[in-house]
Amino acid sequence: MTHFMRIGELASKTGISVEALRFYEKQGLLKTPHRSDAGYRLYDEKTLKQVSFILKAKAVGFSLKDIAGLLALEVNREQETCESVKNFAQSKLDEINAKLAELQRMKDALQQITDACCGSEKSAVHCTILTALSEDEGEPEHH
Amino acid sequence: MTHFMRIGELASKTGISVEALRFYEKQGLLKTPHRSDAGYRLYDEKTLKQVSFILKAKAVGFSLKDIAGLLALEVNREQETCESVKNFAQSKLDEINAKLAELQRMKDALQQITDACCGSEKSAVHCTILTALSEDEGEPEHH
DNA sequence: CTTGACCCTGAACCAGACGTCAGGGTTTAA
DNA sequence: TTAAACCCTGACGTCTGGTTCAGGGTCAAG
Repeated sequence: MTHFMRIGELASKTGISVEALRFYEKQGLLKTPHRSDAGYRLYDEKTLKQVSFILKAKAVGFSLKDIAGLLALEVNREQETCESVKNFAQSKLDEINAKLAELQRMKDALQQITDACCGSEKSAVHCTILTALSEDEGEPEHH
Repeated sequence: MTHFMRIGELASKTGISVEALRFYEKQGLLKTPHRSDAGYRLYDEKTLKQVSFILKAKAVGFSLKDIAGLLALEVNREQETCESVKNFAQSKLDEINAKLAELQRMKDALQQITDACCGSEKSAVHCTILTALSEDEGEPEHH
């Protein structure tokens, strides 16, 4: 028993604006939904998950175009080979891994200098964080 | 012995455009550099590291405004307390950790469905990747 | 002493990712 | 049956992060 909702409900359930949803549709991220007699968009539960996928992908730095690429695979399933789909997914995976590595490096660097900072209420003239940032952007091993 | 370089050299060494460098300066990401008699910008080695910090921060999803915030701490060092600097850094660290976790979830999900895909040269009608994306956006545990 | 590579400023322009507004139907609760 | 709350389309506005352009100096080599 599938429950259909209008765009406002989808918007409030996903925490995204109605305008953004219509925009995603225009960009090909959401396929054109069913319409009520009055012309209102009607969405099913699946769309909820698709939207949350889009949001997650966005949150980790993929562009709408990237996401459209991933989702587009679904559309022309019959034209695609399993191989090409897998290759595409793998290249996205490579991108994710690159971002992960970069983030991890930043984290380590920022963590190190944060740990080394005294955190006192005194003036930050000699603050190790600032020193590290301005001199070494995050690898405070010497001097 | 500090070697001063002009904007073109800084650009080629950092792999960023001259225009972008001037733009960063306008946005307060790079402090106004020394000028030659002719009015040319002159940068020292430290700037090289600052730029690479900016690039790394950008690469992991921080906006120019975020980065300006971090770098701005450097400017009014004497007005800032070590405590506030550390707090700011910690909140950035929290953001990084959140991104890291989200990326890791995406990676795991994508990795799982990619591993499960046969990768054959046949039509992708029954491709597990596409099925997973359209139904469950990446967690293929049931049915 | 001029040509080519480099630098300057300011303004205009651009893509991505939406938000807003005008003008107009629809649904529903009172 | 009417007001509030919702929905539609299409056009235009906005912020970010730059790039391009116009008009013009500077400097080293030939």
